[in-house]
Amino acid sequence: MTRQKGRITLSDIAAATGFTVNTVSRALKNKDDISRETCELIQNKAKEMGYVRNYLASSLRSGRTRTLAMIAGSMINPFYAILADLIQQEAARLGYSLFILCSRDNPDAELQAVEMALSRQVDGVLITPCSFDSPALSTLRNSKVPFVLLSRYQENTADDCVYCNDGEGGYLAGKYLLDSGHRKLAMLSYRQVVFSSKERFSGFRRACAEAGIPEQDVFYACPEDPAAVLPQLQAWLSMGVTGLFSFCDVEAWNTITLLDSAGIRVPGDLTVVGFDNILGYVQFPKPIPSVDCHLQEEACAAIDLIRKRIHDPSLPPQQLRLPVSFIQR
Amino acid sequence: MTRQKGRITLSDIAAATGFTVNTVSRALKNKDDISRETCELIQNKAKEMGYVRNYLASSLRSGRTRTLAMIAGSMINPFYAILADLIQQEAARLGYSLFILCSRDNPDAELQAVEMALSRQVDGVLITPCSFDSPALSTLRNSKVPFVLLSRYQENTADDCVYCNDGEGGYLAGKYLLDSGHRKLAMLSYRQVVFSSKERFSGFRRACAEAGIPEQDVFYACPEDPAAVLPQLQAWLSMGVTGLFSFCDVEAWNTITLLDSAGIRVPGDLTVVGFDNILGYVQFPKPIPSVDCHLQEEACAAIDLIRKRIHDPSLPPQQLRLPVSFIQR
DNA sequence: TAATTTAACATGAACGTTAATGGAGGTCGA
DNA sequence: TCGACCTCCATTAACGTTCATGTTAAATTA
Repeated sequence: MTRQKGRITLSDIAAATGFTVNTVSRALKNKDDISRETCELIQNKAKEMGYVRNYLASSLRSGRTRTLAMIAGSMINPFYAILADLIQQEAARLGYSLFILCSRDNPDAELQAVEMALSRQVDGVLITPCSFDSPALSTLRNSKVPFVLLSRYQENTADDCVYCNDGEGGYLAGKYLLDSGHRKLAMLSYRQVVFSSKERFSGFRRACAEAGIPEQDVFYACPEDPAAVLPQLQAWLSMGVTGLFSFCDVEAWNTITLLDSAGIRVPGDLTVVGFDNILGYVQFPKPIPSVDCHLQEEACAAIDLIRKRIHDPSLPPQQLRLPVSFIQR
Repeated sequence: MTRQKGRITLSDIAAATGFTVNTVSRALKNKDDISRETCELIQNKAKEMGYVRNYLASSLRSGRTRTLAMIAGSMINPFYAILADLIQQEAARLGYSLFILCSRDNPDAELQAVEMALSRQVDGVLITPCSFDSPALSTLRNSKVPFVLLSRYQENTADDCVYCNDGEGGYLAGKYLLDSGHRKLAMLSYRQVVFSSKERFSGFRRACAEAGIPEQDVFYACPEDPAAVLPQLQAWLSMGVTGLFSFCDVEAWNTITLLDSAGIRVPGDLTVVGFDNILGYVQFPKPIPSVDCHLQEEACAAIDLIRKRIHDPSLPPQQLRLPVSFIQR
């Protein structure tokens, strides 16, 4: 445990150039109040000596760490992985570092993640909470550290959030299936992501209603037990369902795997539409049409919002609903 | 930009309990030299007041940040996403925070990532370098900050690394195809990941040789141009190749997509074997056999190694080759 | 009983940076 | 010619911890 490894500090540069530590600091930050030539001299010397700023000291003094945390379910879910990647890129572009933490949908782990983020003095947190009454969220609220909900939305709260237009997405998915001639449709959602799921189905049903499909020909299921999925699908098929709207692409994959194993062909026997369009990022042997929720835009919007919130805590709560589009495949 | 948001500090607890800051610090760290009752009193008070340690100050003084950085290609590649997830979990379990940075296989971005990590005073870096002569690596070496190469291996260097037994993996893949009756085989690698690719093919060829397959019936290609892949596959097929070893699962997906679009069935017309076995983590509608490189073990080994290196810089270079196994599907 | 140890805490400084303020010298206008 | 102003840099203190070292009183030992 060699302390500090003899790293170059401001005072080393100060000694080498004859200026004070403060002047060196200001020169390296390109502040005014420093003459052009002094500034260049110091910057050159710093580069020559291989100086790298110690962010710990800098942040301790300035009170800003230029660090964010993203807390999501798991990177193993491609949706979060892609989002994390995009957020990390955008953060880095703006000079922010990012802690990526996974809760694995476990409230305890989520709370731990929040506490970790807080002890690291992050400037802000981007979180996809397990649930809206998770202890992590209340800890976050109490901490007064700015945070933004990612892809999650709850009515009647003062939390900032960035999410996509789920209703419109469901509508587009429904419209696509209807335009393709399907007349008995169903939506399947594995996990109960209450609001998103509801909204997507409500848009889906609206499309069906507009097309004159009777309500009893539009199905919805959200089975608790994964083992109940295949029987449900088979039941729908036997009732004449030909178009399926999957809550998200990842679940669509699972569903297609299931169907495949049961000898049901996609899209031959059943047309499957997804959501998120992560197929735009990850290759997939069986491309399916999907609602594109523009993750790149969501990432940028989230970073933009958290920065605004950091700079102005008095900003009124922002609930950013981003547009979606439909990708035919 | 409200400074410090009135967070509780050691001195607040000191004032509340009547002890000094130092005593509070020691009590919260469960050090000896503090009486049992004082320790409890202080810890209770701290919890009551909602104290969270300021890691910036702590690290600045102690010289250890308990922070690591992982620098990989991109989270969009499920292989890295899974590895990152596992590493993050293991790091968190041991009280370490993790910066996850993506180079997108761009040397400039990689260098930036390294510089970011260094300026954040990370205790160690886990990196999958773009190449072995990337500026990022030399910066890292000069910095004297411990680092471990992840899934990358180079002969004749003093760098620590953790990687899987590529040769054995290739051998197992070959053996599987041979045992399944295939007699003309090929290996396909999209990107030129020099060492791994070579090793895997060398093991692959060894299996073929042992089975008495003539050398001219074992093919290898690593096309620069993605557009050249399908023609290559078709050429092989026309030459009677029936078994394909893909450099990794992700590439196998791409390959299968290509084959599918060309009307070539897997495994009907061509049996495809992958590597990494990320299908153990991510669902996939068309399961393929794969070499399991035990990512969980690799993650733990990497964290273990970097910790050892941090605590003992004089440790001789460690090159950890982990065993692989084969998953039939 | 005096010397020595020990338990339990206090004191002061330091980590490397930045904010706030101060001050010397020069310029400029009236 | 005198103050006003500006340019450029220095001085001082602070961020919240932890390290190294003191200090005091009680306990132990010779």
